Amino acid sequence: MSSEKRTSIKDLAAALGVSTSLVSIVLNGKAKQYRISEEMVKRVKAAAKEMNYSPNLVAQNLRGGKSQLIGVVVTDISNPFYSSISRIIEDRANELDYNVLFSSSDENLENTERLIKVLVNKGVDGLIVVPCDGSREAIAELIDNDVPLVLVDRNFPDLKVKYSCLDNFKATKLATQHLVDQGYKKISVISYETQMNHILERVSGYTDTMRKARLEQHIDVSRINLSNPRSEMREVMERLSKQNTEAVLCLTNMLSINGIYCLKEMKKKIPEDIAFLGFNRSDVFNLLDYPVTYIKQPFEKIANEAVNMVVDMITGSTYAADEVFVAEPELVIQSSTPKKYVSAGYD
Amino acid sequence: MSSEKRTSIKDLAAALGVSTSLVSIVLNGKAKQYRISEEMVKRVKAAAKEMNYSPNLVAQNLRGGKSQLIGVVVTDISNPFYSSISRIIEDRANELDYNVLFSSSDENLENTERLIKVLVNKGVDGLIVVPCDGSREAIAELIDNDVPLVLVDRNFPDLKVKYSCLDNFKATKLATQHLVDQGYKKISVISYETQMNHILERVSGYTDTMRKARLEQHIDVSRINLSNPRSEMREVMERLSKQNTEAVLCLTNMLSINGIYCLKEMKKKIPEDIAFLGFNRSDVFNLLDYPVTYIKQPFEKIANEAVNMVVDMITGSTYAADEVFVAEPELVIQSSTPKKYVSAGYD
DNA sequence: CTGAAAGCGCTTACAG
DNA sequence: CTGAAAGCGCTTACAG
Repeated sequence: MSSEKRTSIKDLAAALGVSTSLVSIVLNGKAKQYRISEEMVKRVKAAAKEMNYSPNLVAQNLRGGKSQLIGVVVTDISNPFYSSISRIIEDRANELDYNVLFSSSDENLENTERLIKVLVNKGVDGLIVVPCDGSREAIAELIDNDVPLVLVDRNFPDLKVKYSCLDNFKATKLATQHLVDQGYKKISVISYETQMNHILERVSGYTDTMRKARLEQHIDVSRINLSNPRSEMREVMERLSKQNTEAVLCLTNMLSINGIYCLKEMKKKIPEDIAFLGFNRSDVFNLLDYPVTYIKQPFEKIANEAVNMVVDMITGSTYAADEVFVAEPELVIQSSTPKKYVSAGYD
Repeated sequence: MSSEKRTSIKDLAAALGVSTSLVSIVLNGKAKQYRISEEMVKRVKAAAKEMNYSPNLVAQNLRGGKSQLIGVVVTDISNPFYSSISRIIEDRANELDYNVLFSSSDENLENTERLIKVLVNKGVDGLIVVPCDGSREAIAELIDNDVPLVLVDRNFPDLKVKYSCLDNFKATKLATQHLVDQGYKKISVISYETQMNHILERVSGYTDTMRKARLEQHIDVSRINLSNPRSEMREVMERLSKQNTEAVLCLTNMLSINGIYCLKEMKKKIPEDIAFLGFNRSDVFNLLDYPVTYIKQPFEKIANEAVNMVVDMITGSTYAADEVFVAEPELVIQSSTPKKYVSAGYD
């Protein structure tokens, strides 16, 4: 780290003319337990301060088998939703005396597997993972190996694993019901290609609500391939426009932003031409001429609980309220989903 | 990490009936150098694969004195600019076989000092830091201790330290000149309270250009306190409005977004009521009715070079092109800064 | 009250 | 070609 090497416990012991054990014991606050004299404690601490000693965590880790490191795999740290989550994870982990190793999988299986492997080899004490499509086996293996693990944002319902997620079904149920209540019938959803449960549940929340509203004939879900979101989004929006969709619900923040981009390109006005409902807060939603109605998830709570859970698994503490955390969605109603004027007698 | 402990090099050696040294040598690809038999190499590798061996990096680190970890201190990982930077740092570090420990200082000195200390104790091989106001001493100490260090986004010109930053003077010079060329005279700047060089240089780029354009009488710099940006921004905007400012230049992305929020609240139209020039790309800029002209910084290059530099310092490699990197700004001209109509004969 | 010794998992001179 | 030994910095039984 520096040219003159850091002072070690050995250096302190030598300087004081005592054994390294003594120094270690004192510095770990176990002086009383070992009945070390007050004076000795003072001398050791003074020397430590004077020689600017700080413990080598790598050695402590090797010895203790703990690294005080939590590995985090999100899909993309530069995605606002995940960077917000990451910030909360960082803060909560710091509070509990952990540091965080972040990495981005780009929603890709191989990356996810590689990153998990690296993090485990790095000696992280536990893992917080946003699992991607196809990562079920990788996650199952971690569980088999008893690696402390918490899934965030998504989970595998058939795996016995801790997770901290939104109530996704309820989220889109709220959103769809709001659109129905506002008088919209032709309500379409824009999703992306994935088998992950969070999206499947969001889709269910929509279809279920549509059926209950006797609007099953208008159920319409488009699935975008993430490799080329903008152009696929454009195609979808063109189609929705042709079929006179009245309201569109986007299932992620990224899809929402892309959707707004395309509508702007197409010179379609929100909400005159089409009502719009987005996912997760964004400055964009609030700064448009028609502030966008969106589903808000309490990501602070989700992230906090994820850290609590993983630390509980590592240390046996009980910071988390429960084995799993399912957060309540909230609908922030703004101007992009106004009451629809329905002319009497016509559809 | 797991209930049945991980297989170590010792387990492999025992299973194969050879020494641990042999196993270590083979696994590190030094078989040729030590002239180990082909067959032995195969046996060792097969066993390693079969027993699912992966090296304990903590032990390797202790032994080698390297952690393959780079510590990063940004002001806030959830700020889009820094999360973008962080993502590039992550990717480049991974390419060079490093992992990254991110942390957020919130522009606060004590946090910065604490985080740096923790990261150094964690045994990071090097540091990439966005320094905050007042952190000069902390940075100087790192340099004194020969900690491999690169500053990003800002630097201390009087310190002999590597850095990777934007050409801030040029950035605001470009921006101000553009506004002048478009016919604006009453051009105000919104900055925030700091002594950091990047902001001072941005201010200089503005004042310098104003002077050269003989507009010194219109030089006007407002400095917002970050503890309460929204309400202070509102006050500033009210004042600019009263004094009939024609164009406003915001010196960071956060200030730009806040500025747009306030103008919207005040029902002031861009660019009819006031022309607007922002800093760093944002979806918000592109999705407004009048897409916003902004200063674009090549953050990919800045982040890449920062990693190259710090790895060079750690390993003596030569990935970086130079000792310091000063990136070229680019002005993305959109609709928020149109040519101003100047009636002949009048000011 | 305090020290000598072992050991965490690894790598690297040093022998043979 | 291969093994025994030392040591990275630390902590913790074990002696005394």
